[in-house]
Amino acid sequence: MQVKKPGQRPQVITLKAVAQHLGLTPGTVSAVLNDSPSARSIPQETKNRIRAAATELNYRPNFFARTLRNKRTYTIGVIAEEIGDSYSSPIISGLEQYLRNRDYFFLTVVHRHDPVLLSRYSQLLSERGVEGIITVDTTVQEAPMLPTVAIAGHKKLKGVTNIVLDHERAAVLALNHLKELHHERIAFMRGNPVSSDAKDRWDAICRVAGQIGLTIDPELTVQIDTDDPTPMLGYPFTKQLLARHKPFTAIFAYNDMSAIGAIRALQEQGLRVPQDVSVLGFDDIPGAAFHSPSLTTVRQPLNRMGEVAAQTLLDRIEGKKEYPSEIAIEPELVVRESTANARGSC
Amino acid sequence: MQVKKPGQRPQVITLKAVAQHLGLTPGTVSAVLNDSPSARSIPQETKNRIRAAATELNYRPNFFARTLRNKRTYTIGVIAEEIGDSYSSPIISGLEQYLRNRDYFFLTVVHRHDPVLLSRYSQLLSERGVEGIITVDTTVQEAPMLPTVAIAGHKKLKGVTNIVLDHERAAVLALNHLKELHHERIAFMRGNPVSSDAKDRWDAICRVAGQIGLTIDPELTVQIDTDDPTPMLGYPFTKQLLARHKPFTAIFAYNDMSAIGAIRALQEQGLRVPQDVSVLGFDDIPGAAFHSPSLTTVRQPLNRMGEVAAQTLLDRIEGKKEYPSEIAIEPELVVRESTANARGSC
DNA sequence: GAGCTGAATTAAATCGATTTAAGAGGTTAT
DNA sequence: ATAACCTCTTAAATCGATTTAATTCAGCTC
Repeated sequence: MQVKKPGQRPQVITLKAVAQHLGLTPGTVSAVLNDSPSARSIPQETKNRIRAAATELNYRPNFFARTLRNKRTYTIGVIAEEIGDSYSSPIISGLEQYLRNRDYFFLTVVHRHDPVLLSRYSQLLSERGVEGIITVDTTVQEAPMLPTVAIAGHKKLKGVTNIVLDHERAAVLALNHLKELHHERIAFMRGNPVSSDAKDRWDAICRVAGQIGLTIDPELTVQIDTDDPTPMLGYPFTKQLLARHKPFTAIFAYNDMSAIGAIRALQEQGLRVPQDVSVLGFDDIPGAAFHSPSLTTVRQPLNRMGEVAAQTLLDRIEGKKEYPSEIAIEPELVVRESTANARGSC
Repeated sequence: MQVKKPGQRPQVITLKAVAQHLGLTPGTVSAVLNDSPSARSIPQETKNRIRAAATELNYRPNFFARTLRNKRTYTIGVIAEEIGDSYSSPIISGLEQYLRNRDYFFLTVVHRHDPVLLSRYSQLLSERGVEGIITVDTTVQEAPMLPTVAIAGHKKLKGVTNIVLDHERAAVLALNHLKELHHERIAFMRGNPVSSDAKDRWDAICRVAGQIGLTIDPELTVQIDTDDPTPMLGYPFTKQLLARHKPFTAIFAYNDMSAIGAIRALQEQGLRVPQDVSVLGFDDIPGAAFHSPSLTTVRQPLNRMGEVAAQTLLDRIEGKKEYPSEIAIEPELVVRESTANARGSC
């Protein structure tokens, strides 16, 4: 039901109106305002008149009419797992920043791990004319029709550029740090498989552990299988771990949220962090530096990952033929208070 | 520059194509598919044929052609101060949830307190055909052309519905809690004026303090004048406060982020929270429960505020004539570990 | 002065869907 | 038998901009 408040959008100035005002044709005005090749032979004098009139009347071309002809929408679609958590939101903020600078808009949809929504959404977005898609922490299953950039995407697909953290490097940074602190019995938290980084991060950890001579004890490994944006992500699994009564001196959590949950679980058990157990996080979320103890963590430059994704996608949309199937982003180890020298067992 | 990858969007099926396939006219097919009144006299048999063909050919009406006629975009604009922080992102998540259920999309722009962008953005969004606008933590200055809902908006304007927390109630909850714990020398952090809640929250605190017999000491009041999404929002101002050497037993921070920063500053000074100083936050961000000490805070149901905003706006867009100029949301006091009985001075 | 060239502009087709006025063909009432 | 009325369908206008083909009018040449 069309609701038209009277006087809401005052008389809209169309191209025709501008042309009439000038005693010219819409075609002429259009040509001039778009600097199209057919405006070649129009004298400067007329061009000036047209431009002046457009400004004076505050002419704004109708976006939909224009799109109908041109097939350009300057809009991209963002498909995220969630938008309100500390992982996705800085990424989206980064995206936004870059897109707006290049005068693109974006439509956001959130699937919250519902596989049905996921496929329907890319359909819907494409009906809305998005020229490309950026996914965030979302597993793309089949080669998409539109140019796509997948943040934390790990499946190699035609037409998709994956923006991934260099997990190998992250593992090296993290494990070497723990090794230098003489930790040998290290507990690990594996991410929920719905988190698209979970597998790669774990594989990298296993590989690097082997290389630097650390053994991973399955009994000191817990698998996260909930999907919570709060530290509850780590709390119960650390309890689980403690219940096994297998001593360890450090935990490498799946991310900062789960690290914070882990610390709480440890403290409730009377264990001090880092004196008794060191805790290592991942991500470096805004709160990490101010938690007490502040978190030692592997920083993912989330904001920047968003920017890089946006840039890669726009370059492709605007004509770049060749595109990388993967762009690796360098992590960084941020040493704070939650890790310390291994003291003894616990 | 239009880039058309061959075979990217395969042959698009237009209304004309469907009509041709059936040996009918676009007009007929359109009427049937839209159940328009002019399809009254079309026999059921034909209607079935048309619907079947549309499904079979997977016909998808062109959104832009349709919008050009109908003037409906089923899109709204979201103007936020930021999108990556713990205040805005749950709100936007709530918005998204509601909008998607009613089949609306949204375009997001972030102004990061740049007043020039702010006015340009509402212009741009309206050119993109948004049917209404939701602002988040953004001060709207003049009555907008489009139906608008302002989350944490405080200026009464024609055409705008403000979604506000009941700050009076929040102040009652918070101050009574502190009073019951026998706190008398309470320090306060005033929010940065760019935060649209800052003034109202402060005014409510002053009013309520008077009512329940608490005095607010200007020397125990600090004004936040930075705009940081991290706990750095509170840290330096607490240092400032401590430098005044004026004793106090509790701090009511501007929000959880600043509360966390405050705790850190206190701890560095050798003060224990809550034994020496109680700290009261605001918002109840995801990390609040897991900070150590966990934060006592006034919860704002951010997610829900997003939902309410979306609902209010869509109802208006879809024809509701009368709309409230303000909707108050009830806060809730969440008591955790960061507040305790007042011990003595510090 | 017929023909040509080029500058300046216009008319008309197009994008894809919606909507209104207008037929065509058949049946019923007067 | 002619108007009056249905029923079913179509043609054409419209939304607002872009683009291609066509047109007008100078000025110039031979």
